[in-house]
Amino acid sequence: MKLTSKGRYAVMALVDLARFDTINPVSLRDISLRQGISLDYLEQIFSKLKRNQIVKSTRGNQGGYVLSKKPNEIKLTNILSAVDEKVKTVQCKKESKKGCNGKATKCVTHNLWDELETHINTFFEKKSLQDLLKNKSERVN
Amino acid sequence: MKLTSKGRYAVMALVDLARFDTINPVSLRDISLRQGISLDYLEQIFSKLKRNQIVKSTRGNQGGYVLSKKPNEIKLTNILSAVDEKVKTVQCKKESKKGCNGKATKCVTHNLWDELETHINTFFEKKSLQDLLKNKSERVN
DNA sequence: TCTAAACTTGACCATTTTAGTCAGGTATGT
DNA sequence: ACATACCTGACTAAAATGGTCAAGTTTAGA
Ligand code: FES
Ligand code: FES
Repeated sequence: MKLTSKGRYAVMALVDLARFDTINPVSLRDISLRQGISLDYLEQIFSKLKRNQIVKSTRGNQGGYVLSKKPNEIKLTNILSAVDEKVKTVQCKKESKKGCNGKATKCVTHNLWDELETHINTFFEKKSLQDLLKNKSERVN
Repeated sequence: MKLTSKGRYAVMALVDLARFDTINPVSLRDISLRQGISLDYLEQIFSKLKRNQIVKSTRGNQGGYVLSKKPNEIKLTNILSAVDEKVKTVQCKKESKKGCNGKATKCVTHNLWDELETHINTFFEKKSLQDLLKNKSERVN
């Protein structure tokens, strides 16, 4: 089980954005440089964030992105689901009448994974961008 | 973020094992049939479980596997880490002096992922095989 | 003793996912 | 007009996943 870079980058970029968008829109180029993320990749990610109304864009010279809500209104759930980083723990489709083994009964671990899914989602629903703004970049060690 | 089949299968197989190993060792063939998991793949998985002292094997005719501890002593953490299903949320190596961005400071999301890691591990440490034995296979719907 | 059941090991592989790159746009402030 | 920055889609190398296959070794029981 792991978290992919796409979700990680999305959160990093948004934290960066939240810190710098107070006056002007922030260009992806700046975020790319500050956070060390490929510009082209960032564009893909922001295209999704925009489709999900997490950011707004201004085109042209001096353009860039701005958060479309306040940091405390943007939950991690929103960010991660926007970039298709879904927490998928059960294997079966929940609506389906079949378990992940193709049989009519749920597999022996179904309930376990379902519980875990809830556990993780709860975490992501509680955390907002605001919470991440507090801890400024700390030294390693 | 997702959980891979290897970890899922490992848990399924061990639950099956725990239910049937009361008298004789259980053969992988039986588990394979009951749980619908490829026999060859199960062998790979059990080889790891054995290396990590979660199961013991008996060779030869009528041989098979047995749990090496009681179900309540086997935590999910043990199972998952045995099959290399690690919960890895931070990108950087924790011991390293560098953050995941190659700089000397931790990235802005480091603390977040670290918290999440703890959150998930806590879940896996609380759950034991014993807990899974309770819920017998339930009907879907 | 012979044999079949069962574990053991390691190599191999097809498919999918990931983490991007690249090449072309389009919009707009100055 | 032109530089800056967003926008879109196609493409791809590399890694991970989810296995299969082949060739054993070990041991119970007939
Ligand atoms: S995870 Fe739902 S039936 Fe196996
Ligand atoms: S996750 Fe540790 S520095 Fe980014």
